Amino acid sequence: MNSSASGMADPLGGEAAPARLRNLPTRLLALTALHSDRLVTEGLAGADARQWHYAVLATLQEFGPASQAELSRRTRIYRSDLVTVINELAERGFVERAPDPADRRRNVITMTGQGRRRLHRLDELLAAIGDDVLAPLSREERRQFTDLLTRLLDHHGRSRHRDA
Amino acid sequence: MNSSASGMADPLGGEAAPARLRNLPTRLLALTALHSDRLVTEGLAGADARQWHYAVLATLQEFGPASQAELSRRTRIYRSDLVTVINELAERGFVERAPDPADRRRNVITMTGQGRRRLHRLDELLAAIGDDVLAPLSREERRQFTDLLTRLLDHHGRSRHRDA
DNA sequence: GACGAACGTTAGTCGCACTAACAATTAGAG
DNA sequence: CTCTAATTGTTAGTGCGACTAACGTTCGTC
Repeated sequence: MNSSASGMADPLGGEAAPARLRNLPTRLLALTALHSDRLVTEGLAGADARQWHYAVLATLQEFGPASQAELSRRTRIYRSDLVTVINELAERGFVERAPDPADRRRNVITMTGQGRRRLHRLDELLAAIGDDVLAPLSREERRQFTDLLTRLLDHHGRSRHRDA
Repeated sequence: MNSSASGMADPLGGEAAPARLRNLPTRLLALTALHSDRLVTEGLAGADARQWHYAVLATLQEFGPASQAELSRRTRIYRSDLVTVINELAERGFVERAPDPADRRRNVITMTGQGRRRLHRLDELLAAIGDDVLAPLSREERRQFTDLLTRLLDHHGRSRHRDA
């Protein structure tokens, strides 16, 4: 009864995939990211957190108080979604949302002391999860891996392809 | 009018992300995969196809006619979703779905000649897209990259963590 | 003082991974 | 040989993340 789930393909007892799929880099990338995301999401959920929380807290830590628009640009979280994230963080006392007196369109988001402690906690959690994800790789290979990813991201970050 | 979209963070003009995020491997992985997925999805959509179509056709090519359950195991597509995929492929004449006389619970899915031609076409398309995604990497680096991904996948594919 | 842009917000779309439940059929245990 | 458990295909539905549309408010500018 290990694989007793109903409508699904047992991810464990899966039969071999065809070579075309095993060698398709975009597929490898997607599957690996899916797995990694799952670990991260589960790990953070156990601490009542989400990736977005970490992204926002980390940004506040490094750049200081900021408007939601600026946070959106730095974290690449959509402004519409950011509203919810800030709500959640504010509910838990990790940030404060106040109107900006200098520009009354904006809110100033400020990290609290509790928020700073929270960030440290999430730092540790994410480091542990990252270790788990990259477990089979040596230190040098991990460096290679993140380096390759960074270069791919940098390249595609610059050149936008939507011309229509 | 580059950044004229309404509710969103302009992914182009984004300001610098904090170091914590830039160095977080799980985040790099997620963002890279997101970008790759987008390119793949758009590219295939232009040919009225989806990743799943390719996965199913490739599996049929390598292992011959199969039941939907077997296809599900090999492609890791959920059986429930596979129904739709087979519908789409059958509509377009790339596969045929027939009841299995030997086991009347099953359907036998068989690839047609059109399906084979389709597979070749998608092979080319995906190769081109993969080239695009991996553009900034040298041949040797691409090999490294897929090798690292494969090892990560293999590792996590074996040890399942859901015991409950 | 009018107009366009930026900001925060609400609501909603779309696709994907995944679950639940079910009828039909088959296999296995007693 | 029968009865139960498991497998197969299918429908429906959940949850979440990325993304769009639209709106009222405020700011800069001319």
